[in-house]
Amino acid sequence: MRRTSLNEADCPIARALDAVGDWWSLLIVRDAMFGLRRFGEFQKSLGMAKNILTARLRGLVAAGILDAVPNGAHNDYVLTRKGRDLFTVLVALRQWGETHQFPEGACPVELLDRENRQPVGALELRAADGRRLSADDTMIRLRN
Amino acid sequence: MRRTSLNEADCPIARALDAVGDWWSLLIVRDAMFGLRRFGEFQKSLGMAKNILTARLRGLVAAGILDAVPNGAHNDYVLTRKGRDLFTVLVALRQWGETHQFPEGACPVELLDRENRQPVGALELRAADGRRLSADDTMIRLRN
DNA sequence: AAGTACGGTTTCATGATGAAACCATTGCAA
DNA sequence: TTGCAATGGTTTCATCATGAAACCGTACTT
Repeated sequence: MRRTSLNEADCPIARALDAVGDWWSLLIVRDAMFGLRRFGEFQKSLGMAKNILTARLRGLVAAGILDAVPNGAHNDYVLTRKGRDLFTVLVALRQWGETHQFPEGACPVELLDRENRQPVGALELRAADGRRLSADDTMIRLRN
Repeated sequence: MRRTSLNEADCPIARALDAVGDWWSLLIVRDAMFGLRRFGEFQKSLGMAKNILTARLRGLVAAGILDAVPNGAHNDYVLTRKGRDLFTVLVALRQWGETHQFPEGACPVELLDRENRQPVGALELRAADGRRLSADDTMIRLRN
C-alpha cells in the first residue's frame, strides 16, 4: 500500500491515515456501511480493478475494520465495531464535501435523520462542560 | 495524483476524497492547522520527498484548501476557509485513531479545550431537534 | 453435460512515489 | 565584494503501486 509507514507515529491522525488513508478504503467502508457485503457488489459500486479490491479488502480485514465471514463458497465482508466507528469520519468528510465540493445546495445526496426525514445537523465538537468548540478553541498536548 | 477521478461523483464523500484522499494531503493540512507555513517546515515535519511535497502543495492550492502567499523570496502556505473547515475531519480521524490505533489510553497526544485544559468530548451528530444520532439512526436520500 | 455467474489470481503496461542530485535566489559574514 | 550556507524548489531516475485484461476454479442452472 503506502511506501512510508505511519503506524508507529505518535499522532493518532497519522495512525488513522495509515489504516484508511488510501484512495479506496474509506469508499469501501462507506459502501459497507450502506449495506454492501459481497465482493461483486463492491466492485460494481466502485468500478475499481478486482485485484486492487482484493488487496484493499485484505488490508481492511487485517486492520480489523472488516470481518470476512464465510458465506457459502465465498466471503461476506462486514464491518466490525472498529469499522462502524468510522461513521463519524465519513460524516465529517460528507459534510465538508457537501459544502465545499458542490455549488451551493447542489449536492444530490442528503444524510437524513431516519425518524423525521430531516437533514442532520453539522457535527459538533464540545468541551467537557458543553461549550461548542472551534479549531481556535483547542490545543494539542503531549502526555507526560 | 489519483488515477481515477472522483470529482464528478454524486457522493460528497467521494468528492472530498478526490481533494484530500491521498496519503499526504490531510497531514499537510494538520500541520498547517498547527501553524506551519513554510515549505521547509512541512518537509521537516513530514519527512516526505521534496518533489512530492511540491506536488501536494500545488494540488492543495489548486483545490482552494491552501493559499500560497508570497513572503520575501518564497511562499507561505496558509489555510483558506475551506482548508480550516477540514478541522472536523481531522478531529474525527484523531478520535478514531486514539481509540482504535493505540492500546487503551496509550495515545501520547491529546486534544484539549484551550480554556480549561480538559480533553474535548467526542464529536456528536445531532438531529434537527437535538437528538444524538448514530449511524443506524440515519439514512441517505437522493434529492429529487 | 454444458453454460454461466461469482470470486478471485496472474500478468503486464503505466502512472505515482521517493531518493538523490542539481540549481537559483536570498541573507549573512569575512 | 566575494564567498558561503540556507532555503525552496526542480530534474532525473529507479522502484513500487495501480489498473486493465485475461485467466482460472468452484458452484449453481438448465
